[in-house]
Amino acid sequence: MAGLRAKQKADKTRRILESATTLFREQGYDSARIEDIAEMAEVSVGTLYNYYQNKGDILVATVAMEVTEVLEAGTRIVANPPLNVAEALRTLIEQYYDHSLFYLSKEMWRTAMAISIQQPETPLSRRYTELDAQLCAQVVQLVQTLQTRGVVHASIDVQVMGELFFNNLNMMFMEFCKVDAMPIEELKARVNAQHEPIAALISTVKIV
Amino acid sequence: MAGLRAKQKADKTRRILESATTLFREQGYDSARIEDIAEMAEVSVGTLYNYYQNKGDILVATVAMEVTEVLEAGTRIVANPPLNVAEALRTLIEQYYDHSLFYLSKEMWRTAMAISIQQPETPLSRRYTELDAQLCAQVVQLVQTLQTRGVVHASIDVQVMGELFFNNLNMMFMEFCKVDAMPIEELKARVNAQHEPIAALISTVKIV
DNA sequence: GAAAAAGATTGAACGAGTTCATTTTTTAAG
DNA sequence: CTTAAAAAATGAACTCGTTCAATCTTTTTC
Repeated sequence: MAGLRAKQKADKTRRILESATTLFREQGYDSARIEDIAEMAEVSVGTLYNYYQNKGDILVATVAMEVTEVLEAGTRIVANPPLNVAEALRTLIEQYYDHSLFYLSKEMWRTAMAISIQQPETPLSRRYTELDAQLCAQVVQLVQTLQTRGVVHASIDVQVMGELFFNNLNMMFMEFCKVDAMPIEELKARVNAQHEPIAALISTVKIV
Repeated sequence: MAGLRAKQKADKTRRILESATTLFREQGYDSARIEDIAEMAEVSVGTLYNYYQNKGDILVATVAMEVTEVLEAGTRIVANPPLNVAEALRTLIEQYYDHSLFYLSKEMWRTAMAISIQQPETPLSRRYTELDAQLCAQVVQLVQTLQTRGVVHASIDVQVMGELFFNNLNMMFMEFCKVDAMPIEELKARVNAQHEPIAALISTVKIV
């Protein structure tokens, strides 16, 4: 039976990820010890290290799941956005933000972002960066769609504009994660306040 | 002599910072061991920990120096900027970028940014965040000055616009630090390519 | 100037992530 | 079914950041 090993491997990969995510959420990333994660996943410490390069990689794997789901949901919004620049942006971005705390706590996000910055050459950090690029591409795509449908002025460089929006929403998300007390509604309000005037600038439909 | 202790303390603080910076640059942040830093600074490990809370704090102290100098140089530019939006932005931002690798390597920046994200409640991380806010305020101030001098359209919200530029230049700097191979000229070119069209949008002087 | 109090220094011990030589389990070959 | 080879699992040992009780130095008090 060639499938036995493969099945066991997949099972262990999943068990480790689930145990880690549970403990990260329960006690925080730093307090969750590798030994405990291994025990909960019913493997030895050494085995855990056969499946993930290091502690951070386990976390980044969870982030990758999160972002993948967000990207998928975003595709639907981009395919058929509200035909109003500010509203379209708001819809997509609020979807990102609302999903962001589904699997991950703010502390987990902070750690994941920190890892992806500090060790950008790790395979899973590369993956994080790549997912980030996909999110950015999605925002660009939204602006592109809005331009094609005639609600964004034709002279606008959609690539530049999309990157600007994305860098801004990403940076604001970082600030959000840094302040435990900030509610997600405040993040949304702040980002919206920044994007609305820009949206007005590039919109063909001028509000009187 | 009441000054003996104070003098010795100042001297040790400096020696530790210098030793650490040297070793961080030479061998990278992770490879530079606290024991080696202490030995180079001619203090014991325990003493080092009386002067800095942890390894990261030593690094953030260097960053604070760097940013303080950059802010000061920026003040002069903001006081008397080129009367052209794109050029003014370019001048200020290139000054930031050119100074950025004076004391710190890319790897040191990455670590510092990672720390300030991951442990935002540390005193020195707060300091980092505060310096960031000052940089942002400086960019806002530049846009404000340009508006006062009539080169930025009066309808523009300078706060929003400045934050947008800052978040963008900051994010782009992060990306720059993540890619060891990227030269600073490429960073400048990319950021300029993003800011130029926006500058044109908000400028009173339209280019034909 | 001696004794007491306050401040500073020290390095051995501790904890947690990571490694790797050894052992166990699974697969493939005859 | 037996045996050899490959793959996976194991946990004790190692590393390095960090702590803290004991010691030493400086300052203050009388």
